[in-house]
Amino acid sequence: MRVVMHVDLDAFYASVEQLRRPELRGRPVVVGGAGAPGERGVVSAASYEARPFGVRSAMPLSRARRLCPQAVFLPCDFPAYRAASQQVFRILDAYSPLVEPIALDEAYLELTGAEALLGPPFEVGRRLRDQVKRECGLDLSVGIASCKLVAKVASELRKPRSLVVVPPGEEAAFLGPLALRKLPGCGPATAVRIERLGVHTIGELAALPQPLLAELFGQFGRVLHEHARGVDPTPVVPPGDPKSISRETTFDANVLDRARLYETAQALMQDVTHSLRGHGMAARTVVLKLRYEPFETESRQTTLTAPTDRDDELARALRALLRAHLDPTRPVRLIGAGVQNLEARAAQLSLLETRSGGRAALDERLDSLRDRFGDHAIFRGVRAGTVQKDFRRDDLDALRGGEP
DNA sequence: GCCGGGGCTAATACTCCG
DNA sequence: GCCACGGAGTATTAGCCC
Repeated sequence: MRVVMHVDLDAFYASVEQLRRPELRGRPVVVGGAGAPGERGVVSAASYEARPFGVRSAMPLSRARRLCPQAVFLPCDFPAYRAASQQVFRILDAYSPLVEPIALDEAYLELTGAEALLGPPFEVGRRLRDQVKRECGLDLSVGIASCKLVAKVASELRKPRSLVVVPPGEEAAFLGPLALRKLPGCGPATAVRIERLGVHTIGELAALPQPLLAELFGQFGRVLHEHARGVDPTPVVPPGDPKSISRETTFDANVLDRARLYETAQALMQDVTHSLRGHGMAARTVVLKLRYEPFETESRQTTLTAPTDRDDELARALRALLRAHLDPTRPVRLIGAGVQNLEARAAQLSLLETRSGGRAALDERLDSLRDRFGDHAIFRGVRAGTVQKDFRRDDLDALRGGEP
C-alpha cells in the first residue's frame, strides 16, 4: 500500500513576516504586490488574524484594504521566503528521498515502505510538524493518505496545523461528505457545471454514472470520477524539465506608448531567455501576451523553423508578433513574453555556429553577470521593467539540493 | 468595481496536405 | 479541376493551481 504525505506551510509569506518582525505577531498581516502605493495587485498571503475580516489570497489588494484597513500591508520579499523555504525543505529531505515541491510552501513526500524506519504515519506527521515549528518557527499542515489527491485534501481540512491521516480503504468515505470545491481540479467553472446536475458533495459526484461525466467533460470526466472516489495513481516526482517559460507584467497605469511596450516586452524576453539557457534548453515557439482594457486578454504565437536559445532570435520573433498584432488604439494593461515547445539545447547547434562564437558567447557572458548580480543587473539596450511578484519555477529548482 | 504572475493541461479551431 | 475528409501540426482560449 502506498503512503503519500502532503505538507503545506500555513499563511506562509505572512508567517515569515511575523517571524522576523515580532511586533507583527497577533496582528492582521496582508502580503501582496511590490509595495507601490495604489498599485494593481492581489493578496499573496493573509495571516490568520486577517482572515476573520474576509481577506483571502488572490483577492485584489484594494478590496483587502477596504475589508481590513487596520491590517499591516507588506510587499512580497522573495529572497526572505526562499531562504525560509530552503530551511524547511532541508528537513523534508531527511524524511524521504522523494520530495516533489509544488510551491515554496508546499510539497509531496513519498513515504511508501518507510514505516519500519520512521514509525507509523501519524507519528511521522506529528514529528515533522513539531520539528518544523521548533527549527523554523513555522506552522505546517500535514495530510497522509494512499495517494496525492487524498493527502492534499486531508492537509487542507483542518488548517492551520492540520494533522490528518486517512487510513487505506477509507478514501471515498473521507471525501464523500465534503463540498465539490474541496476536490483539487474542481474550480468555480467545473463546480457550477456539476451543481447543475443537482450534485453538491464529492460523494454525490462519485455516485454519478461515469458515462455521464465522460459525456459532459470528455476525458477529464473520467479523471473526475476517479478522484471523487479517492483514486489517484499519479506518482510523486521531482521536477523535470520545464515545458514553458514566461514573464509578464501589469502596468500601474495603462500604456499606449508603443516604444514603452516594445521595450518592456524585450526586457521580459531577456528574463525568459536567461532562464531558458539556465535550463540548458532551446525553444521553438515564441508567445506574446497582451491584456487590453477592459481586462481582455489575447495571446499570439509563432513557431520558428529551428529551436534556439539566443536572445536576438527570440527577441526578433517577439517584435514581429508585436508588429503584426498590437492594436495601437487600445490601452494595454499587461504585456507578457514566453517560450514553449522546449527541447534540450545540445543537439540543436547549427553547423555554422559554435557555442563560443559571436552572439551566443555574448548571451553567455550576460548570463553569468546576471547569475552573479541578479536578474536585473544588466540588460541589452533596455532597462529592467519588472519585479518578482510570485514564486517561479526557478525558485523550486533551487530548492533541490538545498544550498542557500 | 475589482481582477498578479507563472506554469500546466485540455479543448477547440484553424491550416495545410494528400 | 473540384470536393470530402482525416491527420498532423499549430494557434488560441479556458480552466486550474499556488
